[in-house]
Amino acid sequence: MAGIPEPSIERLCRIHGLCHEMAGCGTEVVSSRELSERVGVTAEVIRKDIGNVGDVGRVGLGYAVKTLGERIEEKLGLGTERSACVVGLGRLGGALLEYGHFSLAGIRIVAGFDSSINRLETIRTPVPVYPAHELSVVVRREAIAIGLLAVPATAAQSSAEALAAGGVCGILNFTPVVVGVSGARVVVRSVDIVNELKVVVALLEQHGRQDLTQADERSG
Amino acid sequence: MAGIPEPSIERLCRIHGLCHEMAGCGTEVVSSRELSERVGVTAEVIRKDIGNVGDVGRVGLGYAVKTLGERIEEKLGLGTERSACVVGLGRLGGALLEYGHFSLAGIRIVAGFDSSINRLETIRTPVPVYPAHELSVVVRREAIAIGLLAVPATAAQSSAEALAAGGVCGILNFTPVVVGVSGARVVVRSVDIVNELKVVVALLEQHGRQDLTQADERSG
DNA sequence: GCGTGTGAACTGGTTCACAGCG
DNA sequence: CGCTGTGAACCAGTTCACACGC
Repeated sequence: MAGIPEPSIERLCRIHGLCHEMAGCGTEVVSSRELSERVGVTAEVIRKDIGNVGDVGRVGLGYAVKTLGERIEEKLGLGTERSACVVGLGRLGGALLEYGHFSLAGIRIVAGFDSSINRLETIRTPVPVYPAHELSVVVRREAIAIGLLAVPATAAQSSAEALAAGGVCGILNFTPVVVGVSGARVVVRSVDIVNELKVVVALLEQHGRQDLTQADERSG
Repeated sequence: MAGIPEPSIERLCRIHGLCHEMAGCGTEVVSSRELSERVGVTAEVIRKDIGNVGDVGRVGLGYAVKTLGERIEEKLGLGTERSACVVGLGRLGGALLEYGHFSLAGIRIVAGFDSSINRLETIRTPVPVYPAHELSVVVRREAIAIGLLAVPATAAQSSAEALAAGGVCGILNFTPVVVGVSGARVVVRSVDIVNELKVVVALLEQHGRQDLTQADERSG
């Protein structure tokens, strides 16, 4: 009953964001068809997804945006505010540190870490930054729940372990390395930007080869 | 024969990266088992994936790292150098502009765009930057193949269309909006960082509920 | 015997078809 | 008659089991 499939969770998170946006625009009701267009899947999938978080829909009318958003928030735990930190303050890490949109996920960045003292001194940010060797201690002290890993590949595994040692329960891994935290129960999810770019190129090649004769027409 | 499933393409791109790294370390041969550990899937999947790009393996010995890398590169089109641009030079876009790792995907960032003249003047980067209204023109002139979309959500769709009008064949979309380029044959792939963070939180909640009694032990 | 290659069974997520309410 | 809810059919991708070559 509590086992929502992962693809469904991904879409529900998107729907959650759309609800937030729609509520801001004053929209009160939304249909599965409209959601389907904005998420990029079929309406049936949307209905199944929403079914996973409990009955919200009014048959014949659609979904109450506010209720739907709250229901997803509650079921997926997106309501409770959590603290997070950024490990590795290079180009990407620095950007993440002040990204500003994480509050939409209920996340507040409360600390940054880097192994270079030089970088810690030159960086200009309102977020407190610490040397890498204090990672575990600060994570535990500040009750940080989630770590954003943006270190070089060589430091990925050790940083992940330090995060786990500090007691984080989730890691969003921006390194190209598959990090494994043996023992501790930590959710790890990876975003490999370079790889995504490669995939775009590969799909290009792929589609270019077979779609030269036949385009996939999909009018919405 | 040319239709490699997308999950397989994603993994092949990762394997491609690993080959590059291993070659740098002097490793000449690798087994499907070792690759499986570093990609995070089973060995059978790895073998199927590699099978998709043609016969490379020496039975009983493993795969020649160099040959494997080249074969993937060739089949997936990762060898040919391509130009790309970054649209939107906020925190994230600015970081992408100088990320430095895109060469691993055969990509060179040759231009940046932003609608704010102020930002264009204050940004310090060796990459040439242009006002947003010149997007299509510059993209065509510089033969830019891929666009990295890092604009605010409100500008996502119009920017994507401008990219398509300029003739890009691929878009890596960092906005939370599903952008559709009707008509043109453009590959769009999305990386929604805020959503990924939400998913981590949701999986946390999910796992926390059901795994409190039973951990998933998976020793490697 | 270890490691690749591959056809057959399986799984779970999506698509289809339709029942039911406003 | 439009829209949600849902059980049945479908299908892609993974897992399993095993044949073959070093």
